[in-house]
Amino acid sequence: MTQITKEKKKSSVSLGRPVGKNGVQVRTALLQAAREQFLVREFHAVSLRSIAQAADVNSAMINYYFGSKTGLYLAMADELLAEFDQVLSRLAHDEDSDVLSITAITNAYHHLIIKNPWWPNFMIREIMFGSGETRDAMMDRVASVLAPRFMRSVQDNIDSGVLRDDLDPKLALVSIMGLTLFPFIVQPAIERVIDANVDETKAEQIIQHNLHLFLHGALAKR
Amino acid sequence: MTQITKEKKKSSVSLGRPVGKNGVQVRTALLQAAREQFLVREFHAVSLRSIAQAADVNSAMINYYFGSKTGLYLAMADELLAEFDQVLSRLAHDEDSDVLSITAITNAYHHLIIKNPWWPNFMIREIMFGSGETRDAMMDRVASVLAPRFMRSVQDNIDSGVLRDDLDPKLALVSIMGLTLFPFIVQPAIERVIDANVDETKAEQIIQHNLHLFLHGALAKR
DNA sequence: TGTACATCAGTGAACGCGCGTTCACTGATGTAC
DNA sequence: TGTACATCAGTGAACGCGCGTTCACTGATGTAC
Repeated sequence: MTQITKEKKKSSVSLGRPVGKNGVQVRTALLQAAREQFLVREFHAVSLRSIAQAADVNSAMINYYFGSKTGLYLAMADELLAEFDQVLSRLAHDEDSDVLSITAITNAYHHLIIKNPWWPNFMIREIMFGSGETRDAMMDRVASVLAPRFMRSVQDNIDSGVLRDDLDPKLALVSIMGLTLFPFIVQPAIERVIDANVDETKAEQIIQHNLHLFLHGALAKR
Repeated sequence: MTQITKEKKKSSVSLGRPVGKNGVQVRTALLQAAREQFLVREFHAVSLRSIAQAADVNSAMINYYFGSKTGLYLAMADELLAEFDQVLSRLAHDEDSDVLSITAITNAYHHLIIKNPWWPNFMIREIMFGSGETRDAMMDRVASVLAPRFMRSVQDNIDSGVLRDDLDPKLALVSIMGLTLFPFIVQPAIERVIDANVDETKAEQIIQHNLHLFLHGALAKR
């Protein structure tokens, strides 16, 4: 009996409650690895084994901490949404008034995306292929936080005579989102077409172009 | 011996070379089913069995006719690209000159998308998550056909003084693509935010809004 | 302080399912005489 | 025209792999005395 136990001890060195490992660290490592892989590849193309390997963690830990693959994905999505929400509300508080200039809000939104390039990808993917919880969560945040704030600004600017009074705030929202998000969504394609890297300088250039285009249009002055 | 053969005949009624089935029909049905499923769900989320079932065809037929799942996907992609190419070149021939008005080309491009709503979805998905062949094929078509044609038009319109001379044709391309494609990419989200269906009337409205915004901007006239 | 023991965080191997793919086989069709 | 046979389009069942998930088990840690 004693001998058998000893034998087992010898043959499996790392069994049992491990030393030094910390549950919080493991969770964090898994979320980080999940983010890196889920943002680049589609849900089904990412395997738990590859996430666990990247996080240097036993793959059973994913179900242990998050219940399931979906659980891990949702946890990662929640974290992303919370981060973005925080940055957004900080953005709102930075301005002193409820009525933001359309330039300020667009500029700020642009820079927000440059600093969080995962956001457009994640949003688009969720809307296009997502199902259930996260998809609804994404659309809710956009519909309840981002969209109203922007549309209110457009309306205010129309009321004060800065913007055309025939401008539809809803359509303007769609336009500004398209102008803003699209370049980041199709970045690889853009780099191919314009034959240049989209670095921060280029991104800044795109911002200024978009803003100017949105305000003044493309026609020559007469 | 004879009896065994007879028994086999009885037990498996539909074995052997089937009557009436036509290879071309089977190929077509599979491509159609593949298109319906691949355009809505991600590659790994679509199973050959479900495609075969939708096409009412033996699932072994996919490997028989297309070699592999990837083969079917590529065949479907080729078909889509060919269709789009054809419509594009017809579009070009409809205009009498090489120099198109920016309004005409944008309008035409918009309507092209309304009639082929799969195009933005497919393109975005390929660029974001595609790998290898189709991704390159997509970007090639855009980079070699669509992009130069549009940029030439912008340049011509700048040269003739219609558009601002500080307009960068490359950035203008990115803008018009963003304005044009984005609403169709995020259609479900838009319907949620603006609280309305995006039917043909609404799409037409978006077109006119985009075109006007692109040309004149959002600022009020002074 | 030292000892005995219950707890439970974490492990590693295995399970079963669904997937893409393969293949031995069937028999209607086309061909030769 | 009728018969014998080779061809090959198409079948259905099975294969093996990788996936998400489960679970019996381990032993470091915390607790009680």
